[in-house]
Amino acid sequence: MTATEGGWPTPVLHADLDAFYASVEVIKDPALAGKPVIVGGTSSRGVVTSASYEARRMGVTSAMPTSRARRLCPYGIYLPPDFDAYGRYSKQVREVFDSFSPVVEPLALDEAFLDLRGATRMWPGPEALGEALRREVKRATGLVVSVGLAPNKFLAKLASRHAKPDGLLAISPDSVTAFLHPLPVSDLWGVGERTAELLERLGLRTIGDVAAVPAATLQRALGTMGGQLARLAAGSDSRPVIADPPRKSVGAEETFERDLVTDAEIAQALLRLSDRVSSRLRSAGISGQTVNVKVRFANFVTLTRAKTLPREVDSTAPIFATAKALCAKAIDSRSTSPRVRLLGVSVSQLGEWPASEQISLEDEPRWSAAEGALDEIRRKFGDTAVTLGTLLS
DNA sequence: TCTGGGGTCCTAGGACCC
DNA sequence: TCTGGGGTCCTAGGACCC
Repeated sequence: MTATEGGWPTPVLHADLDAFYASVEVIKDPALAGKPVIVGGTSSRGVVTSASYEARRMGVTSAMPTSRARRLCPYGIYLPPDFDAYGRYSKQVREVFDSFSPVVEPLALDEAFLDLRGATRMWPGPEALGEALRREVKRATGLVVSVGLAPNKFLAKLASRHAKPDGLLAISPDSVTAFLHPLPVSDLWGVGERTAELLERLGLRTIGDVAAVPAATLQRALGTMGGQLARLAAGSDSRPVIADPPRKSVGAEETFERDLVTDAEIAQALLRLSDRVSSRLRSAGISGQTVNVKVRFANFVTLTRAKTLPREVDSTAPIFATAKALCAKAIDSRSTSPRVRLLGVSVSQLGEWPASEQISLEDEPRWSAAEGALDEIRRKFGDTAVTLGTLLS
């Protein structure tokens, strides 16, 4: 917080598209305008990903099970997500952001931070820039974006949330405390259900309550997180806006309509997930060295297993072979016969090159063994005679 | 009410090396 | 013969975010 621009020390802008997925669906089909549109999993185990404001008025919120949303809003329009379309709109919005600042850090398809140092020189102040950005996103895409402006990331994000829908809120440096201290602790970044309960037990309900406790006391009670919360509650957050931080993992997971019970079903699902992950790695031109598997059982107990390979991979066969062995290990650690609700495969320890450029001759026997296992699955796909046991042999 | 799918970050213990 | 401490990597689990 050194340079001063229009009275602001290095302003940060947080832009957040209103009801993004639902809004894209309305643009795709204008007949949906003004109706309760709900995007999310349409299966019996799905949850709501995005709800139009009309649907929110009926009590529908994101992350709510779709089954519950249907009871609250029986005449809603329920749509499965169309990520290709959301990706295209997100890219268009990103182009607008890029025209306002050279430093844009996306957080998701529908939100980003912009570092405005320097950028506000061409505007009377941050608010004028923010309003221009909102107009330009609307003009270029038809989408509504809310904007928060503040001296740091944490406050900018809080501001955009309070600006919704279709608004802009600036928190100037001298209004930080008055804005922040009456808010509940759950508005602090990193405070979810668990930590909120913990703070409640300490008698801390508002951010002002947290700010009144000495940082050392918080640190004793909550470790590293305590120090973090003390800083946020004081309105300070020194994390810089980072232009396009590198990805750390690529994964795919699936909750099944009915729990999987046979080895063959499990193997098929792992193959599908491994293939999804590898094709996304290859289309990004990257590879990874650690394969992770997640298994969630019918009772919601969730296990993870990981293995770091001798070198980076980006093809289905080695990912699948590793995932299969890890999954067997996870399932074997349970005494009861498995009813598998969810499987996930992900690759981490990413390198910025395709694996094909790193492979050496000595890998050949190992990978051809993995390819052999893959061929076997493919031949017997759908054949219940295939078991994890035979695949592992 | 019955719990998605994409991620990030933190902690803690054990292995291993010096 | 018995025992050290620091550093790094790996694994598992958990909280959190959108």
